[in-house]
Formats: sequence, structure tokens, C-alpha cells
Amino acid sequence: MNIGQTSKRSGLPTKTIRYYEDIGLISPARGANGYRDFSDTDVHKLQFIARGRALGFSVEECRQLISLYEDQNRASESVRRIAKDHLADIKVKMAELQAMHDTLSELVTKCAGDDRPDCPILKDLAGTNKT
Amino acid sequence: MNIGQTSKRSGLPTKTIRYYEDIGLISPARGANGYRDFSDTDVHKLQFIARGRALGFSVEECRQLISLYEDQNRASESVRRIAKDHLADIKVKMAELQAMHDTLSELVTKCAGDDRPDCPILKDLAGTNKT
DNA sequence: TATAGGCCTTCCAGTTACTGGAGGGTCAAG
DNA sequence: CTTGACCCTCCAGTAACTGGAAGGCCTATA
Repeated sequence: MNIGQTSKRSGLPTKTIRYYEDIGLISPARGANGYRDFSDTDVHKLQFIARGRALGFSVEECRQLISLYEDQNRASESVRRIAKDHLADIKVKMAELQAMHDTLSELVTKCAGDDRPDCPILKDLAGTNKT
Repeated sequence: MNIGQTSKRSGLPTKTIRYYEDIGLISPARGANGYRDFSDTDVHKLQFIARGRALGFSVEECRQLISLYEDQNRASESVRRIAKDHLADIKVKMAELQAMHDTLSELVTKCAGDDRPDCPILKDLAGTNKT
């Protein structure tokens, strides 16, 4: 099937699919006219990648996961390791976001939000508040 | 003061400081030898940017915040708007991360993590589980 | 005075994961 | 035979740095 159809089925933009070919994640066949000709397996692989990306795995992690997926003899421990590492990253990011959120929402609450130039948000950013 | 000193005081790497000059966030003076010569105001501005970045503002948002900070006549409403928009972004990101976290941690729990090749994480990514 | 080290300078390239656009070929329908 | 929807490649740009090469400057010590 052509790239347009593949795009619809995988939910990935055509540009992204071509990019994934560029970096060697997939290697679709080519027709006589030079068009890419995707198999169901290709589509499946793209869906796999799309799912992994949606879970926040990097493209390189997806590459690892695919090769593990295609290796019948791999240990599930390898996969679990990647997932667990990733989970740890997610936890760190969530904590950081939480801290940002708390600070910012406190500042927004304190800010009058009117036409007066006195603004606690800027004061805080400038470090004027020694709290 | 030189860039090394400035780096220590602002907590930003020298590379980053030069980059900020490149994109016009700061304009430190130059000594006769061509070295950058940072004033306390420059350091203060860099600290301001560092704080903003730590709160997740983009560099462009920091640029806006700085110009608002330097404008005595700005309305605090403008600042509040930027902060509130950013707060909304943070909430979205946190919800996304939470969803990722929940899915992944469930998968990690289900995964045996041993030498057997049967792995629920990969099955999920492949969409084999029609849950 | 030579030299060693630790600064400082610029510039170029690479990172991640795409995205946009130019310029041009192909295909199916009317 | 033309029109419009596809498809192709290649180049450049995005955000926000980061790394490294090649070279200048400054200070202290032998």
C-alpha cells in the first residue's frame, strides 16, 4: 500500500513515516515507479512505534523495543528494564512539573492581574522576594 | 566580570550564556582584550532567565517577561496572562505524564521480568491485547 | 624569559524528532 | 489531454543548547 494509506492506518504523518525510514526504523519495499510499498507488517511496526512514542519512549528506545519484539529468544527482563527506567524518568518529570505548578499557581494567585505595574510574579523571578 | 565568574553566579554554563547573547537576550560589554565584561545587572538578568527556565517558561517567554520587567508601565495583567497560559500547559503535561505512568507501571507489574520470552509489555505495544 | 595552565574567543557541527516547502514525477478520471 | 491528488527527493528550520577545534590572553613559576 502507498504511504497515504499507511499514514491513515498507523496514525502517523507521511513526513514522519519517511523520517522513520531515513533513520532505519523501517524498510518498506519500493514499486517500479519508486513509490514506497508498505506491507501489513510495516504498518504493524509503525503502530508499535506510535504506541511506544505515545508512552513517551524515545525513538531509540522504540528501536530497542522493536528489536526485542522481533527477537524470539529475548528475555522479558530486557524489556522490563527499559520500561522501568522509563518509569523512573517519568516520575522525575512529574515531580518537576508538580514543583513548577505549585510555584506558578501560587504566584498567579498573588498577582493582582490589573493595570497596576506591581507584579509578584516578576518579583519572584527577579529573586526580590527572599522567601 | 568575566564569563566564568558570571557562570558561577548565575548558575548557567558559559556556553548557555554565550548562546543567550547570540539570540539577543543579553548584551554584555567587552573589554579591550575582547573578553565579555558582565555587570551586576547582566548577572541579575541571567538569574531571572534561569529562574524562568526552571519554571518551564520557554526562552521566548523569558524574553517577554524580561521586557515586561524592564517596562515600568506594563500592566501586571500581561504577566499574569503569560503565567496562566503556562500553568494550563503544565496541567496538560501532568495529565499526560500521569496517563503514561499508569499504563507503564501496570505493564511493568504484569511483566514477569525473567528469562522467559513472553512479555506483556511488548504485547501491549504490538496491540495484541485487545483490552 | 620561557612555558605551562587556565582562562577566554569564534565558529562549526551535532543533538531530538520531526516539519515545511520547493521542485518535480505519477496516476486515474473525465 | 488536462486536472488534481498523490508520490518522490532534498534542503532548511525548529528549541535550546552542547561539544569540540583552533587559537588568543593572562598569570605564575622555574
